[in-house]
Amino acid sequence: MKKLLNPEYYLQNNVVSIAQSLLGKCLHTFIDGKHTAGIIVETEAYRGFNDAACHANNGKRTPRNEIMYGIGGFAYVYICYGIHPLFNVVTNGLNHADAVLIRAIEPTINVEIMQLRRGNNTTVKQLTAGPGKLTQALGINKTHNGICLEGDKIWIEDADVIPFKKIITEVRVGVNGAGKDALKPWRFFIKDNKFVSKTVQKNKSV
DNA sequence: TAGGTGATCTTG
DNA sequence: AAGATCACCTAT
Repeated sequence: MKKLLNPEYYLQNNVVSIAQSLLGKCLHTFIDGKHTAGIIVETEAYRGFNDAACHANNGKRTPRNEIMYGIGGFAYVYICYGIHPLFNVVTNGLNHADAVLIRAIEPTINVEIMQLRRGNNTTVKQLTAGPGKLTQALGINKTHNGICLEGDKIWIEDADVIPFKKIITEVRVGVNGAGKDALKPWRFFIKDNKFVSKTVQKNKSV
């Protein structure tokens, strides 16, 4: 049976652990009268304290990131580079501004609708392999900022935890301005899954 | 690999 | 009021 993630799940005080355990869960939207969904295959954790890559680092508070200071279980959607809406899951309790960026999904339900939203311009492999791509495919935009993930527009269904051995851990993408925090290994994706946004070559063998 | 892109935040 | 700064994408 399909089952939503519990509200308590989002309130855990460990955003890094949540970012890992979200892998394998199914992200659904019902937007513009259309149901689409995909399995979460890549995430990144952003923490409100001691993480220079986080919009809300050490109490930094602006109109944009306000929703991160609320309780977990809500969507933080913001516009990146002027054009791309990025979708984050707010976690932790009130005034703990943590969030998980969803970076890639494996499309499952109504793939052809997602193709259409993306302009029929990509292969299925590239359809949702990136944080800006998956929001476009799922119909998520900035009007969805702050909505509840237990609602009927965007929700996440539970699924078996991905075994530890099938999870790859790396540094986060695109956070070079974050100084030493750019080295935090807080990007997680499912090993050998072809829908992740990019695979870093590790041919640096001695 | 390089360049477009415009909302958001700072005055670098 | 304007310039710097980006949790990216697409095409060469």
